[in-house]
Amino acid sequence: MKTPGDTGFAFPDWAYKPESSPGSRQIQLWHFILELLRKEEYQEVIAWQGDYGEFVIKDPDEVARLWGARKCKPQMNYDKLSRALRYYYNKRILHKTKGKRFTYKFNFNKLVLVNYPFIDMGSGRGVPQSAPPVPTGGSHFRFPPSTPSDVLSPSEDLRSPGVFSTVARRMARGSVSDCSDGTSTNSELEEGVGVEDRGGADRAFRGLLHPRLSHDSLFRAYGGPGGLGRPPPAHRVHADPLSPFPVSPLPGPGGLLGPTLSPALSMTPGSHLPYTPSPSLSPMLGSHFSFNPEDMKRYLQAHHQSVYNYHLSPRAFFHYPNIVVPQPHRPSAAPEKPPAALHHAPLMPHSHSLHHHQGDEQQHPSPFKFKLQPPPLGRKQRDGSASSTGGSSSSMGSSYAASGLLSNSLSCPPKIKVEPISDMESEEEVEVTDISEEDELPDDEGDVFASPYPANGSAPPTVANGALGAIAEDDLDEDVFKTPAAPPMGPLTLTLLGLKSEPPPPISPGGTLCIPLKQRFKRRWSEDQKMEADGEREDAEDKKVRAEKDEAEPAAREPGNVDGLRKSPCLGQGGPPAQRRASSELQRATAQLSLENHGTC
DNA sequence: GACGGAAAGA
DNA sequence: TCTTTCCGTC
Repeated sequence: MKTPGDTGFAFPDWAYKPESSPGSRQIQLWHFILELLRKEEYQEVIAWQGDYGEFVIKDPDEVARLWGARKCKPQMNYDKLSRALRYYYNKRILHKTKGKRFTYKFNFNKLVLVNYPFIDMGSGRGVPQSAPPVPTGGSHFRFPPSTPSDVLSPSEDLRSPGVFSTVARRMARGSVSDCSDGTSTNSELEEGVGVEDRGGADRAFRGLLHPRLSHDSLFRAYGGPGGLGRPPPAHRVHADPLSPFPVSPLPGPGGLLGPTLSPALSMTPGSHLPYTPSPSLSPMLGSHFSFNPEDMKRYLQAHHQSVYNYHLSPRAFFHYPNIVVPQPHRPSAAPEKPPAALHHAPLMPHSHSLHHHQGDEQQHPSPFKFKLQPPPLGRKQRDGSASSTGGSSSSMGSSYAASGLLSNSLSCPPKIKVEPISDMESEEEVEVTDISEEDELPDDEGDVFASPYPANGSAPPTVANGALGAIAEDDLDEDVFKTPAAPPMGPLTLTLLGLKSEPPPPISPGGTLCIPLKQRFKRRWSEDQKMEADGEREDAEDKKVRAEKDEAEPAAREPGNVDGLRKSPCLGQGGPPAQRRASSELQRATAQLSLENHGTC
């Protein structure tokens, strides 16, 4: 795989800036968490786990200690730290992964989209080098050249996360203790950086690229919740358990986006599969908000895809209607993608995790198996609280300064008002149900693995309602999205957001237009199954007959005769199995398209 | 362990 | 505004 420096970026600068959180002048806990997460040396303390921003605090005491050191709060402990983390629940920055101790999950959609809403992803030219000014007057927002070779001024280079070689080392630094003396100290983090420096870029980019990416681990297709449920770690051959992004928006099997997706995500499509680096801290030492526009664009595009699969805030897109979801890359557009990969290429970002226990599902072009993981229900919404046992809590040990990437930034990141989320509109209330095969999707933690057509409590599971339900989670403005939507497949996903109009939904095969989605899917599935079964059976029979025939008339078999005809591309359905199969495939594809274009009843 | 209210500090 | 601290509850 490529080295971190080849592509990708750290988590957006703003993620590390105190300014990113109005009112805060100090590093915020989630910043700190991200900071630790990107440090390889803290793998044993805290690490990405599961998918899409999920991380586990392996050593609560230590994390608390580090946090306490960072904040000069010697009395800090996990109990207090966790309280702080819990405050993020309402802010949707974080949510708890139920059933897993010390496991939380970042809602990067909230963190990213809300901060990059102004990007015109529809622009073929990418993000303008000079980004629109952000609401916050004093912020210095700009898009640096796409590549290091584009030359950044020395000062810029120091600030730009887009320059990897520099960033790799730099990002690991920037630890300024918030302690009263205001001095920068060599914290453990700082020390860790040194190690990273010595260890090379790969290590230094632990945060940029998932640490485990260094050993061929892969992220599940970012936008591909593509049904990428959460594979057990043991199956995560390619899915980086550390990655907050379950699936990669990268090209590759089913890949939809370009190689480098994001400044926030280091995308390093490997020779084998696409990678989705974990979002991590960018070497934000200054106040500049810089990143590669192309990367950002791709990232957001990918993120857009995730709307269907995760708690994204579609509202953000409505604020910026120009956002356009890219068409799946063609071979020519994605040279890095092995032609073979296209074969499976679903329109949605696809999982690379071929060994995933849900591999079959992932390979299936069907977009119906997405995992939607609504944040944990608030206490009020919860029927009951799940209690767990064990765990630890402790008081701080010795205090020492921990490093921090965030320091004195002057700029403010673009901000979009995050409207209060009522109990009812909350993504938490969106119970997403996998209408396809729930039983196939283990839910080891209460997360919901679902298709993009959740059984919205307030609406029947029609394509529109279902899809909307899926994206209605989070702080979505429901009204805006109450438009007919097509299944989240590639370009059609835009429909869900109402960003792109689609022609009237064609009548699906079998006239199932107004049949509940679930039913239609089942019907289609049955048809497909039947079709395949018939095809195989006929094929087998055909072979058998042929064999018998060959035995009986060995001399009659002349080149160009039977086989010649068999290979004829002009044969219709009545042709040989190969043709029938092709026809079947064609029909299936047609059905697929039909479904895709289905808005609603 | 996890949650969240409350009060207080920065 | 964001914790920090404390605490009762599940």
